[in-house]
Amino acid sequence: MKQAKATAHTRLIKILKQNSLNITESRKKILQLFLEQDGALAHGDIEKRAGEKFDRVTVYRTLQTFVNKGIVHIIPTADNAIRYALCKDDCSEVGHDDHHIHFVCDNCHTTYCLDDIVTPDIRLPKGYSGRHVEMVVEGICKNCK
Amino acid sequence: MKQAKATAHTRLIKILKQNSLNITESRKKILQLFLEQDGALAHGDIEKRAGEKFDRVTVYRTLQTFVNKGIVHIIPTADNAIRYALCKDDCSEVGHDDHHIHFVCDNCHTTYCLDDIVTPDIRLPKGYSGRHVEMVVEGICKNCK
DNA sequence: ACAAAAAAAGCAACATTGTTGCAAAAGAAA
DNA sequence: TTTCTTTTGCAACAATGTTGCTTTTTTTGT
Ligand SMILES: [Mn+2]
Ligand SMILES: [Mn+2]
Ligand SMILES: [Zn+2]
Ligand SMILES: [Zn+2]
Repeated sequence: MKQAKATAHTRLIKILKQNSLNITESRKKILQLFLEQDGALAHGDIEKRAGEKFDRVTVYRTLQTFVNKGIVHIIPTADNAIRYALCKDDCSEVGHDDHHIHFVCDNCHTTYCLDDIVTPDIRLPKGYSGRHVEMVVEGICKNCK
Repeated sequence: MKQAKATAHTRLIKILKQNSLNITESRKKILQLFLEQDGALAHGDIEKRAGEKFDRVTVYRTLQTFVNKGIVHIIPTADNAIRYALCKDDCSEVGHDDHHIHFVCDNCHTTYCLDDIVTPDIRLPKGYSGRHVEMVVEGICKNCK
């Protein structure tokens, strides 16, 4: 128990250090939320679950920092409620390199990173050049079927 | 000149009638914005371009009505600025049926419906079932290359 | 372990965006 | 034109996001 906790804590520190981020309470807490979470988190979720302890502004700034560092990525949705999820690909300060697709459940609204499913290549019309592809599938998830 | 204007006006009326919507000034004006526009419109754009004449709330409600009727569809983006574009597929009150992909220019931020490019089929993990696929490509558009 | 320097957090004030209820106005129907 | 129905505008509010500045925390160097 104490060992597991120590290990989890070490992991947080390691990730923050790797990204040249100072170790602070809010960064540890918010990063922990992502690590212990299966799906993605909306800003509101994070604010509710970490925000009792931290200022709203701190949550905004921490998420922004994490996105800039390539620790989390943004999942665009049609409901004006951006979700964030841990990056599992080769993302860094230089740029994101997430190529997986996302799944949003119509029923429970859980948002999943389907890390094993790669965004397909698209042939664009003449004159357009693509840099990044975002793909979100809506439907019923494994827990709601 | 007068003829062209009359024709455009007729077209507006026709679309609204087809969707069993009453003909009102705000619906005509906002629908017109979409018809004379190449790319998609963010809510803010519409508010700026129609909002001097109409209340903000009316713009929200009109867009909501258009989405419900299948006249326009929502394009999800990562910047908390939902864009709307005319539906060109078989959308109706019953449901949307848009299968094309979207393109957002990194430079000019114009959002295009690439109506001819169909969203690819995706093989989902066991237990997941897809209903709809959203695909947005980011890059440089034909006007900015 | 301590002091100095740097970075982050908290706070307050503000801006933008989105929602709701209700009265007034506009549109459709007769 | 009159009546009925729908839509709009308005006001008030809620939620979300941003900025400047002060205080606190964290790091660094001794
Ligand atoms: Mn993801
Ligand atoms: Mn489209
Ligand atoms: Zn589900
Ligand atoms: Zn462009």
